[in-house]
Amino acid sequence: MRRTRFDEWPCPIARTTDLIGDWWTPLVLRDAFAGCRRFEQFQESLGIPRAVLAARLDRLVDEGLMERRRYEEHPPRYEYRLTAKGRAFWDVLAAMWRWGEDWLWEDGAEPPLMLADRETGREVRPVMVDETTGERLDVRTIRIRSRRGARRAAGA
Amino acid sequence: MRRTRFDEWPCPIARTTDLIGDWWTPLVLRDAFAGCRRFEQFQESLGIPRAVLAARLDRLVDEGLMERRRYEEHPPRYEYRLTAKGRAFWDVLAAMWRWGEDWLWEDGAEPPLMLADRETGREVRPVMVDETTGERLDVRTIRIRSRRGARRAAGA
DNA sequence: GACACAGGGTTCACTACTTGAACTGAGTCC
DNA sequence: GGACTCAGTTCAAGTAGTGAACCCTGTGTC
Repeated sequence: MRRTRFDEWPCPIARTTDLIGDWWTPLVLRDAFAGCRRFEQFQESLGIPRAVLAARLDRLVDEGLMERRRYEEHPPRYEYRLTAKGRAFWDVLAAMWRWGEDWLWEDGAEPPLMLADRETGREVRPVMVDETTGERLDVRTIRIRSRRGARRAAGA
Repeated sequence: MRRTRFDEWPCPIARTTDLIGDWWTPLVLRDAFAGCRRFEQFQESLGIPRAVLAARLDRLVDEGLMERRRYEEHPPRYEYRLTAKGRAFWDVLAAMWRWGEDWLWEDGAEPPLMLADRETGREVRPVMVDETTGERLDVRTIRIRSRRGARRAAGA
């Protein structure tokens, strides 16, 4: 009776959910973006149980979002760094950031943290657009459909 | 020894994680976007245990992402619909979709599903940009910082 | 009125996952 | 030799997820 797995489902959202549905995982990734690399750094920053942190890092390495490398020979010390796949995940965290910021401080308060440009210091506010048109996504105009249907519709 | 809660943490990612870190929740929302409204529809579409579905819908209603309304008096029947807060969550799912599509079918295969414009049928490919500049987000140029620090830096 | 059926759940026994604290082990510093 | 650091592992207790069965209200049908 294992927890239902989504990682073989045909839907990209399902597969992604399988990964970040593990409790703590998005926060481990957030800390990695913020510069954490060593086991102890993640552990102290988050207050996460050590066994859970070890399991999460292992999975992120297995899935190819992070890599574990030795950065010191004597004594042997390891660090965890984001790979290209892991860095690409930033868009998901940015979307979570923006939605949380907009909707989870409802009594007129503002979150104490913000995203800012590293150089100019100006606030960054992420939004989702369509890559080809550059226009903001509008749920009402989008639907999920099968690619085969799409090919058929295009006459292929 | 309850699961650690993130819903009061100062970081928007942490608060959002608290919500979608519940197993199944992003898939319930996906189905809601795809048009599901009734308990039975969600249950059949996902194959989710009924008790878990009831708990997830309750929470989504509590948090204000969905509302439960009676759509028929005799017999009494209820449906769950997305609120504005819930619809705004689409950007997070779109980010998950895009990342999953790009990185979770690694052996050259394509996911069998796609996002498409409801009318033209053209594929939609979501990307994150900065609202003011319109440029794609680049992790390396962004950092997380405190708003108070920002005010101080701006001389306010 | 008796029976079957549908929607929308609840209850229950069984596991898998989280938690917090303690422990391990390699290697350095003094 | 003793204290200390990093990077984990082990373990008991408790919480959450799973699958199946059950419940209740109300319809429709004989």
